Amino acid sequence: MKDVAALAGVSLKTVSRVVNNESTVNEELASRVRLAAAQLHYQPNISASALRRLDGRSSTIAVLLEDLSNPFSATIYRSVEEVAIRRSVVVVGGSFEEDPERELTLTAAMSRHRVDGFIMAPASRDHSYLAREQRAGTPFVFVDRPPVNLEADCVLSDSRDGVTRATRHLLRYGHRRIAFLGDLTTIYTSQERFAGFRDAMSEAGLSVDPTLVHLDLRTAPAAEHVVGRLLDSANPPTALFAGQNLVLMGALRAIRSRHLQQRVAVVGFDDLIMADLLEPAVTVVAQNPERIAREAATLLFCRLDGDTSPVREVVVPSELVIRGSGEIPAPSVV
Amino acid sequence: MKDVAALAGVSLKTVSRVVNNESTVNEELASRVRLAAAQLHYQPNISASALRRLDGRSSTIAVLLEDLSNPFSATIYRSVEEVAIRRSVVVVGGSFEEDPERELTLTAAMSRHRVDGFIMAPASRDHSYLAREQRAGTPFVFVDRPPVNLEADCVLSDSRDGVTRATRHLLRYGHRRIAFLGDLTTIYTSQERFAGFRDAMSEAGLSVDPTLVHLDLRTAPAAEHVVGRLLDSANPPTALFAGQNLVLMGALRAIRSRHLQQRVAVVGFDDLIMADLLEPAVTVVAQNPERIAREAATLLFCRLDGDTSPVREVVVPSELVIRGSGEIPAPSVV
DNA sequence: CTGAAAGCGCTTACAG
DNA sequence: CTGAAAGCGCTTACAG
Repeated sequence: MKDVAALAGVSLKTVSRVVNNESTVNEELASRVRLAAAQLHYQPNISASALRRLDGRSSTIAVLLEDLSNPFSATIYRSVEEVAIRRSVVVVGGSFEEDPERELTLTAAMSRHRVDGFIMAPASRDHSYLAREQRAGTPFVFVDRPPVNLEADCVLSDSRDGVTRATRHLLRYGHRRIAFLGDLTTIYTSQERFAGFRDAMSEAGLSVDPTLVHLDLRTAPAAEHVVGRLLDSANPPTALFAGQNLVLMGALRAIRSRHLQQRVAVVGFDDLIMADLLEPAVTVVAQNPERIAREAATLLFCRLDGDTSPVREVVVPSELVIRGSGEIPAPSVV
Repeated sequence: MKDVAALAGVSLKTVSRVVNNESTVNEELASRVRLAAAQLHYQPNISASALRRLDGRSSTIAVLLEDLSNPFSATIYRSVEEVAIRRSVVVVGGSFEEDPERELTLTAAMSRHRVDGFIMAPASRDHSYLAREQRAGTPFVFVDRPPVNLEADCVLSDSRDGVTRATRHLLRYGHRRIAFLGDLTTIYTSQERFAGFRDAMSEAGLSVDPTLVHLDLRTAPAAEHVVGRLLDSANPPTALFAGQNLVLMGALRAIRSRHLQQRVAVVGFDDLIMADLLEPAVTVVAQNPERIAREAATLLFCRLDGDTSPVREVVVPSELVIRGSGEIPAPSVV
C-alpha cells in the first residue's frame, strides 16, 4: 500500500480510501491510485485491515462438520461457500469426526484465526464453552444438531418426523417385524431417528422387538454382519429401516448376498446417489442439505449484519422418496 | 496479550515468548503467564502475529478444486485437511466449477487473505498470472491437472494409461464397437482419457468410429439421451466407456431402461459408492484421491519448509476395478 | 476532499 | 533471562 501511494504520488490514506471504495475521493486521484495498484499487482492485506478495523472482520467464516468427505457434509460446505462468495467471504472448513476433543481443538484454532462466525454440526454435547466467544460478538449457527447449554441459532432436518412417516409407510405395507439399524446413540440425529421409529410403532399399537433393534452401527461391514445375522435367524424381520448411509449400504449387501432384495423391504435415511439404479431402487428419507446450508448461511450473515432478534430454530422438512424397496409388502399380506 | 501481561505482572514480550514456546523463559514466570492466559481465555491472534513475523505465515492454506461437493474433490479436501491439522494449519476451500473467471477471483481472494500456499485443480488453461505470487514465495501444487505456462509441482492420476488398460480389457472380451462418452474437451483430464482410449484402439489396429464418440457431456440426463440414441441405432455399440461419474450414471440409466444391462458392457472412470451393489456391479477405473491429496499436501509442506529442489510431477496410479459390467463379452464371441 | 499521527496485536532487533 | 522501542499493513480519529 505504501508503494502504491508512492507511485501514485498520494498519501497512504488516499490509497486506503480508494481500496475501500470510499466515495469522497477526487476521480483523478482515484484513477491514478487504481493505475498504480494495477501496475504493482497490489492486493490489500485483509488480515491487516481487520486488525485495525473497529468491527475486526476478517471476511472469513468457519464451517465445521462431521466429515467433509461425506456427501451430506460436502454439500453443506459447498452450499455455504456459494452464499459466502457473493459477499467475498472465504470459508475455512474442518471435520470433527464425532470427536468432542477435535471440536475443542478446531473451534479454538478458528478463534485464533479470528473467523467472523461459525456454522457447525457439533460432536460434543456441551457447548457452554462457546458462550464467551459468542458474547464477544461471534455468531454461531448450529446445523443438523442443536446446541446444548448454549443459546444459538440452529437449522435442523425434521428427522424424527421423517422416520415416523417412513415407518408408517412400511406398516401400511403390512410389515410388523421391522428392524431398526441406527448409528452411534451419542449422536443427536441418531437418537431422533430412533425416536421417530418408536413413535410410529407405538402409534400403531406395536411394541418394538429389542432383538430387531441394533444401534451404534458405524460402518457398512458392521451393518452387513448384523443384518446378515438377522436375516439368517429363525424369525427374521420382513422390513429394515437403515438409519444412515453406510448402514444402508451394509444392509443392502447382506440382503443381496442372500438374494432377498425382492422379498425384504428396505428404507434408508439420507439419499444415495444411484439409489434409483439399484433393483429394486431404494426408497429413502431424503434430507435437503442445500437448503439447510442456505438457511444457516443466511442466518449467519443476518447476525453479522447486526440482527439481534431472538435465537431462531429452523426446521427443514425431509422427504420420503418412494422408489421400490420400501414398497415390498410383508409376506403374510401377499 | 496486553491483558495477560498485566495480569501476570510481566512484559508483553515475555507473554509472547511463552505463547511461542521460546525456551528461554524462567519457569515461574512462564507458569504465571500460562495461568493468566487461561484465566482470561486468551487466544493469540494469528493474523496479527503473521503481520509482524519475518516469514509472514498465516498458518492457512487454500485448497481450490472443481466442486467441493463432488466425491473426488471432497475426498481430496478432506485428506489435505488431515495432513494440515497435524501442523495446526487451517484449510480454506473453494470451487472453480470449470469457470476460469472464478479461478481468478478465488485465487485473488486467497492472496488477499495471505494464505501460505495453494493446492489447486485449475479451471483455466494459462497460469502465468500466478508467477508473481509464486516468485514472492507462495508455493503452488497443482492436482488432477498440470499447470500451463507456470513451473509448479503437480500431482496427477495416470488417467491416460488407466483408460488404455480399461479399453484393452473391453477389447479382450471381443468388443470392437466401443462407444466413448467424454466430459468437456476443455478439461485436461477429459482429453487424457480420450487419448487413452484412442491409444488402445490404434494399438489394436482399430479405427475409432466417430459416430460412437460423444464428448462435452456434462450431466447425467445429457449422457442418458446420447446413450439412448446410440443403443437404439441400427448398429449399436456392444460396449461403452464412460469418461466421468455423471456420464456413467446417465449411461447406466439408458441401458437399464432398455433392459440391456446384461448385454452391453460398461466401464466407467472414477469409482462410485455402491458400484458393487448394481447388477451387474460396475467395473471402473478408480483414482486414488486420498493418495493424490497426501502427496500434494506433503509436497506443499516441504516447499513451505524451504525445499527448493526442482519442480516435481508425481503420478498416482489408477486401478481397474473388475466387478462385472466390464466383463460382458461381445455378442459375436458368445 | 486530503493527509499526518496514532494504534490494532503481535514480533523483531536491541539493550540491559 | 527480561523488557522498552520500533514497526508489520492497515484504519481510525483528527486537522486542515
